[in-house]
Amino acid sequence: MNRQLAIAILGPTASGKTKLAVQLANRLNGEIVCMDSTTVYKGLDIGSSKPSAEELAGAPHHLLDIANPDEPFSAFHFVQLAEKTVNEIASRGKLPIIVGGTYFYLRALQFGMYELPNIANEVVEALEKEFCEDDKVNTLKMHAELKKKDPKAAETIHPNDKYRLLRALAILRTTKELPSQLKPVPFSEVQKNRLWIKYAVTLSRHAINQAIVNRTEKMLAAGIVKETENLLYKYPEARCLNSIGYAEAKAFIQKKITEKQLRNEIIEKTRQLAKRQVTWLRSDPEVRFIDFRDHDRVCLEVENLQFALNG
RNA sequence: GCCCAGGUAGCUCAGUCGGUAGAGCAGAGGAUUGAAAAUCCUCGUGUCGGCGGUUCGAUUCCGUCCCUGGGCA
Repeated sequence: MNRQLAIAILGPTASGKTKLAVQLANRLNGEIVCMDSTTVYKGLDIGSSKPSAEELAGAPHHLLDIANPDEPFSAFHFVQLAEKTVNEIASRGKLPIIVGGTYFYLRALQFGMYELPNIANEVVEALEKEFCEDDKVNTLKMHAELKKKDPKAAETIHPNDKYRLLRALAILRTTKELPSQLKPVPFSEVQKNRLWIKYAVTLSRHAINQAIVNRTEKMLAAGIVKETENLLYKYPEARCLNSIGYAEAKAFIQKKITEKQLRNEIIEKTRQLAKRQVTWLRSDPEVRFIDFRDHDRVCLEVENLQFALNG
């Protein structure tokens, strides 16, 4: 059996993943697939820390700038596009290198997703309205309703977790399936059998924090406020503008926070993001942690594996 | 110099009618299957500004000193 090989370069934000991935792509005849929930959007350049022009020139990159800021985009969209892209790269005899910090997307890409019809946004909005009390969503009532219809699902979702309660109830209302019975389903045999090697770039917490400060300052100097202003003008309702950097720039534009707060809050939110990203990585026993200077070792490992796979 | 108001967790503050104290934020750990840079869970010992006094016992009452903010000179 000829299994397809893919490698993933993971790691928290600002850890130097992209730089490493470009080196690997050159050494291993690979192409890069970006796996990031914000760099998919056109126009979100400075705040999403897209790869630099130099990095883009260093190796082929895929799945950047593939959605408009006001278009809905999700793990599902990502997996469909990434699956196609990975197969194309492999069919050209090249190595797919998936690079990014959105681990949630990687899991969907590796194991597939629940088989569900598209759930209209209107259903979720109707639920929000239905359970609205005093300007807030009453999550306890949502949880009680879920408990009646799918007690097992209610056990796994915390009564305060508005987001997951909405999703579970929306599934119940549109499909009559029990959320607790859903299982991830691979899209294809190729996907199911693909061999993944997952690396995560690690840095000490101190080094990450330092990198985050540096990057935030670069973002501000590069004009994230101006970029946000332009995006808000064109897409005032775009949900992606609530992501880190843009949400704070928006608050600054609306004079809700000062310039100093803008800087500090971006740094703080990014630090918290990096922490959550590391939690994902630690929870996956298949992830191998590497130093950002380890590209020689990684190349050797992958080359050996390619040799073994191809006989 | 005088008069007020304060000095309690890394920060902002609550509180103890005298029995050594607790929220939010920060921070740490964790969850996570179609918005995920989202959403959520768990974790709180700190000379209660210093020194004295009263008291069985003071962070709490009294005195004094120091510091910060505001007002008057």
